[in-house]
Amino acid sequence: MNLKQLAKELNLSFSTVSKALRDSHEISTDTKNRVLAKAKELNYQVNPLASSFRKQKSRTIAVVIPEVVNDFFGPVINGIESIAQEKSYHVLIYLTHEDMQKEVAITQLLQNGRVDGIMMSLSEQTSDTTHLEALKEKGIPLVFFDRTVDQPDAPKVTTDDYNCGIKATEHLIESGCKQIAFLSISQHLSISNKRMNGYLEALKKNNIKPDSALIVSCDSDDAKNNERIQELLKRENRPDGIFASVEKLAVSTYKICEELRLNIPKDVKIVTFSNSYTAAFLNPSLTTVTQPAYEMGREAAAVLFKLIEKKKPASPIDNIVLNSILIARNSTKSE
Amino acid sequence: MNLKQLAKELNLSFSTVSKALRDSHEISTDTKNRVLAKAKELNYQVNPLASSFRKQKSRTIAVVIPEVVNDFFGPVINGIESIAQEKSYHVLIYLTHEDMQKEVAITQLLQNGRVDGIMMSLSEQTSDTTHLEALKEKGIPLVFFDRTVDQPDAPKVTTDDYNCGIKATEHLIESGCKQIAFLSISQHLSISNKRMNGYLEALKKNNIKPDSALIVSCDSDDAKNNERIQELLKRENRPDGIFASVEKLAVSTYKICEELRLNIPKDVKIVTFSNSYTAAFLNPSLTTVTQPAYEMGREAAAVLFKLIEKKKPASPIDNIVLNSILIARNSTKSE
DNA sequence: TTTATTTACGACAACGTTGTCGTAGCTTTT
DNA sequence: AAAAGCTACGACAACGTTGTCGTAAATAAA
Repeated sequence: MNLKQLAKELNLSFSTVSKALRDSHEISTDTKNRVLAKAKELNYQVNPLASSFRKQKSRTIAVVIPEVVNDFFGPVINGIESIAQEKSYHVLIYLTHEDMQKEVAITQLLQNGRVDGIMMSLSEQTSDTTHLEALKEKGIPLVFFDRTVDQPDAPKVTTDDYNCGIKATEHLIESGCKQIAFLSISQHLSISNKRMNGYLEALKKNNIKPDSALIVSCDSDDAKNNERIQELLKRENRPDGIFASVEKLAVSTYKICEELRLNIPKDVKIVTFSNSYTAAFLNPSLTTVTQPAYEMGREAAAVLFKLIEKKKPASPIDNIVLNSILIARNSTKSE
Repeated sequence: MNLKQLAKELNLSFSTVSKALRDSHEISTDTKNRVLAKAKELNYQVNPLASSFRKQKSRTIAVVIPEVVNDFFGPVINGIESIAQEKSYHVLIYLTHEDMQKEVAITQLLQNGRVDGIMMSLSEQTSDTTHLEALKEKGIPLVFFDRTVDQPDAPKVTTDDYNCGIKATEHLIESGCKQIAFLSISQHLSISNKRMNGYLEALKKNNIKPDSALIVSCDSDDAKNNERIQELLKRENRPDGIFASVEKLAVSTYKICEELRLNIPKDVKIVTFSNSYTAAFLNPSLTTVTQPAYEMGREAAAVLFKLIEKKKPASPIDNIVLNSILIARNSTKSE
């Protein structure tokens, strides 16, 4: 069932029918009603492939993220999808698996009109950004969220990672920690660095001398990360507080503490960024900095659609910073 | 940059260029190389909108699921996406939010060639299946996974929910439970029913008389679910074992036990279906039946691509059942 | 040499829709 | 009553690609 057939049924030209369906002012109300009725009767729907092609608009956006096995990106997708559904857009999903090569390949795919806009959260590995510049040059609306980058200049939706880095660290200090370690997840990652800078700033404010030996650089190699954390906790003067930049490092630390028979929070206190709702039920319950993931998805999608619809270049106003919250639980309880 | 411009640069007709790019046997190797080189030089990429339209193939599949805020669907998407990436297909994602009306609306959207195939896991509410029959009638390749339905007849990828229902229940019995409650998540949902039937079978095998008062019908209303579970645990002869059909009900039970000062596992033992990797770190660590979510995504995607590529009607062989595993932890420990 | 066959390319017509333009018939203005 | 404008529709040309068909030139078979 296509326009031509529908037009034949109605004894109208197919261009009239097309216009009637799109509520053009050129068509009389009578005709419009006739067409609409018939279209419904015959269950006519426009061919989206033809329509997209003709208009060179796909009504589709791409979401490029590292993973979904994670309590953060799940709700983010939820938020994005909810806005997309309101706008009757479609959502393509691409996973980089924290691999920059895949990220490059994916951006390559998205350069030819397949999508009307792109939302990205960068992989841990992403250092070079020429593939992102290429998107920008092609004029494809682009929004970064959470894991952002300075260049190219595109709207960003983030949380107050720096401030929360300070808050989390000061929370450990207030709980009595003297030697606080920071578990970083990537040198390249904006969020990891911002959280670390917050950590460093908090130490400074509280006259604690930063110790580079207490900054552990982790990455996507879980086995290696475990070794690194183990090494940290086996030291003679091991830290009495740990600030993990991402949840998986905190959970690894839990496991290692169990193995080393270190008591949390007595021997070592732990705080982490996390969106897991089970944090409250861990043993002991885990103090977290929790990001408003769903809202972040919604905000980022809203910004993207503003870009798509208004064709306005990204205004600086569109750099949105949302507030995360620190939820103190037993993993940082002072005796 | 399109075919015509590329052809002009090469002094060839655009149909020759098109064929060369698709490695047609009609074109000489020399010409092919020339074309390929020039295409690379000028960074030519086919217009996916035009190509899809012409071929009436979108190289896109849709994944329709209830939610992503969940440790099950995350890895499933991961699995699906990994196969799609291998086949260079694109993945659209649609969330029903456990709402049948949305599910119907989404299936409506997918009927006009926007996607070459669909993978679905049904919403809790889905009782009527005419919208699914409609997809089937349109001849769109369709695969169900996890939350399936008998009609229409389409390939299904599931886990051995019935057997695991037995296993989980017998595990509670072996741990000393005499009164085992089952927390159902939906009357309509295949997985919930299969798990319950396993539960009932296990009771029968062990000569325990099933008690309908011990079967609690939960749904997507979390507040109501809490009330129901509370009511269950406040009874005079409260159960000493609880088998939750989904993780969120188990976590709710944890919370309620804490409030009611019931000790897990002493007063009540708990087992649940769950894919959360934090289950091991809960207080107490939670005994789970864990589904192979990633593999499920991969298997289901593989079946869908078989359907798409071979155009073979679904053979009964394509009903794949994967095995979940029971991981015994402290929530079911007998003293 | 003549006739088939193959090779390598070009011409061209779709695919279904959208938007521009043309126009017949009517209404309003001068 | 002639000129101008408006209303409601149809004709038609795109959009960029793909696949079918036609056909010179080269090669092979007769």
